[in-house]
Amino acid sequence: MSDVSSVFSARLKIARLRKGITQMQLGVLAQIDEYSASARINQYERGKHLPDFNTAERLAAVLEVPAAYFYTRDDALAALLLAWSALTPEGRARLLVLAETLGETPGDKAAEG
Amino acid sequence: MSDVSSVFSARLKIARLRKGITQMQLGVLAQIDEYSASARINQYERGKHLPDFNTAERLAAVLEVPAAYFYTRDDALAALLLAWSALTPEGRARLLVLAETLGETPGDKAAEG
DNA sequence: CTTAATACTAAGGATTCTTTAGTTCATGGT
DNA sequence: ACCATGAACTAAAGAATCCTTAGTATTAAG
Repeated sequence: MSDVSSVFSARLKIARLRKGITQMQLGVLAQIDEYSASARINQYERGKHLPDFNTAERLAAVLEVPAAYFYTRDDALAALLLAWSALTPEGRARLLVLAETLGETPGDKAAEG
Repeated sequence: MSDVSSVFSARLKIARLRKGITQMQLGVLAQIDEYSASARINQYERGKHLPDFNTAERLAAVLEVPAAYFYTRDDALAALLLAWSALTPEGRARLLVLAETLGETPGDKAAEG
């Protein structure tokens, strides 16, 4: 994971397996031509190639993760992105407020709670 | 912003201007050769080309945003990523717990607070 | 052992990016 | 107004990367 394109490949594989579909199924659902879907998804998961951003967004939509998840090296941030994608619009709004609140007066115990 | 590579370009420009540096300065700080730094950053900001992920990560480091920020179409999620990058490790840990808590029992008022 | 499904790969044509060598735009000085 | 400077921007060709094709492993079931 410390190397280059393995961030994308590792996240993609985790998300696909979580969804329980094959490489080919993922590719076809993401509107890749059926004759190249398998090869392309495999190349992405093996870190041989990276897709363009349009394709990444379609893969993300199929796998129900934010596209940004594929570009996140930090595991904690990746977990946050997965949590985000599971939230309702209301939950997202609340989380955003919380995030910005946590950032203010970072060490001021008196202002907390 | 609805179009293809304008997600990356718009986020990059916003982050650079927030930092108050020129296109050339950004490129040089991100270890791009000084003779091509200006042209490349301009091409990224105009949506003419996209950098590889290594370059994107160096740009993100200079601009103090998560690399994932450049790949986020949703403005609310982009704001969350900026807030995340401003948090301490402790703040990040707390936010992640909150995000996962918000996801459980989404509509159960009795279990809240 | 055969078959079928899935995963995986090499290689070349197709596409995209980087470099180079500039031009354009904006601002300030004289 | 004119010029100089810094910053933004661009075209084009060489360099790099990806997509398609065709096919080979691998695995599991019968």
